[in-house]
Amino acid sequence: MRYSKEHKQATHERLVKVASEKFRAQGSDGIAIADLMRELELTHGGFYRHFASKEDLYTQALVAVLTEKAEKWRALAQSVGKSAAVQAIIDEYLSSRHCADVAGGCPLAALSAEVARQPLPVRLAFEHALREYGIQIAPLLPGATAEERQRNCLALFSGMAGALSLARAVTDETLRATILEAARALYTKAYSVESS
Amino acid sequence: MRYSKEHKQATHERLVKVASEKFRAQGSDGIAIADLMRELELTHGGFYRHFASKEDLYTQALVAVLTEKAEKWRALAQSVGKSAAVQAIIDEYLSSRHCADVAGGCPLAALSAEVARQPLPVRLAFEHALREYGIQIAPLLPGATAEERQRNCLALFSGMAGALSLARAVTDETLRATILEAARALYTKAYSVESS
DNA sequence: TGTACATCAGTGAACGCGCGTTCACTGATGTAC
DNA sequence: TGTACATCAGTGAACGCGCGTTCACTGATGTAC
Repeated sequence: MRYSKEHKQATHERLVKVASEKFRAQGSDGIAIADLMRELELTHGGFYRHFASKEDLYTQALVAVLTEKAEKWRALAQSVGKSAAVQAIIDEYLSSRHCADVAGGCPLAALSAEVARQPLPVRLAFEHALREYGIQIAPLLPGATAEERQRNCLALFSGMAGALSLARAVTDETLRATILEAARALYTKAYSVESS
Repeated sequence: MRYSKEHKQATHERLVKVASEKFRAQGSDGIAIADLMRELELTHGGFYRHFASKEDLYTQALVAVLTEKAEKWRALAQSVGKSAAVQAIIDEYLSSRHCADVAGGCPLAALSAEVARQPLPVRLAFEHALREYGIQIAPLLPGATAEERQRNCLALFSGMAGALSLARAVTDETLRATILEAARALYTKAYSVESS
């Protein structure tokens, strides 16, 4: 073989990583395969040595970034300690830095609405990754039972994602900041203050 | 003229209405102009007698539906009375009926994420309509000052929109219902119970 | 009132472009002998 | 160790399709005279 197995896997992973950024920034129709390949200094024909279709790439990118984000929140929680974890997550999620970083940000904020329009295999993969995400993160949240923590996780993250989406849609910096701040106040009161 | 002024205006309004449904259901790239015109039993060529471009239609559809939805919430609030308004809005917004009705539902849940990727004129029109929406709805919400009611409005609607988006993305009915219910509990506690 | 002309919503063929996907080919390296 | 062959990631031209937009045309009705 011209390239080692490691080489192929490395290319595959780079593709998934760059694609996950492009998809978050531009949506599933917003990026062309040829452009994506060019970004890695490859040509478009080789794409199909790695993925069965664009949909396949989209699925893998979506799952990969959800997994990565769950890890990130766990690491953050660990670094600040259990009692400060929720507040740290809220502050980071609803920060203007996260708001400005669509490509590197939460896929729920960028892609939930369009995932609902994707073919079933994509949605099933998303759903599975979302459950894993919840399993990782719910334990960091307040709640007397596992079910309650799961519900809190769903309400908190879906809500923060909605706030981030809306903040990104507007152009006025003041309004954007107001949206983020209002959401921070709401979720802090609901999940951080009460739990401490 | 072959058609009266009223005829043209009626066609225009039908186009905006149907387009607003298609855009919410499929996104801005999900519907072709020829298909849209066919739905009104017209041919695609006539489109440009009504709109400068597809982007123009998208903008008008987005603004129209935000205006319509603000009216709808005001009417609902009036019908149930001020003290029950917030709860009625939350229950209706996070109902499984609304969740299932993407085409007829809230544009914030369906389109916020993609509006962030639209050209500036679209975003500015959206932003203007969003402010009007807030002006209509904020007075129905709890809060000591107008600024506080505006912040509550932004946090509540962005959060509910996020919950609806996520609920629509998943395929499992139980998980979908859990997301909606968790969000209902959160926003009820935050905005309805406390204010009464 | 009647006639000639202007208007313009709507028609449908055509254009141009982007893009997902296919396919014959390349050539460096691994493997069999 | 050396040689012939197989493998397969990557190349780049080509295909086919969908779609936004343009444009010459139609024909019913409004308007000028």
